Amino acid sequence: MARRLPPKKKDGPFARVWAIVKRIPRGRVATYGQISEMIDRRLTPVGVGWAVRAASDEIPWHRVINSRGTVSTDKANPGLQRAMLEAEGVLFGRDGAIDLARYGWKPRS
DNA sequence: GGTCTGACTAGGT
DNA sequence: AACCTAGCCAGAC
Repeated sequence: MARRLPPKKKDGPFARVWAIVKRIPRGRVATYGQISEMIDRRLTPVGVGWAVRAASDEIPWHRVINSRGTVSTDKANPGLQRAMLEAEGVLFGRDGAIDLARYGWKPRS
């Protein structure tokens, strides 16, 4: 089980992750690994997943997916993330994966 | 200050 | 396709 991960530090690596996640445009998605790179690996992909999971409602956490283009939250919220993404126009392939080349967020410097 | 865990990833079996 | 390993890290206890 997930022990606990109540975000305390509002200025630590977590905040860094949230700031980036907030910038993901509607209808676009980013991967954990991608975000990890964006923060200069202050957090590994695992840490990013941890931060995203602990994110509040203001953060569009549903726009964060794994490198395969599938959602990693089905265990916790079956179908939720997919539904939220489809609601903003993100289409899933037959294998349940998103086409990252098409929906992947390409942040500019 | 040691121990344990996870919404990851790439690679292997 | 299912399962396993190692690398990686901050945060809670």
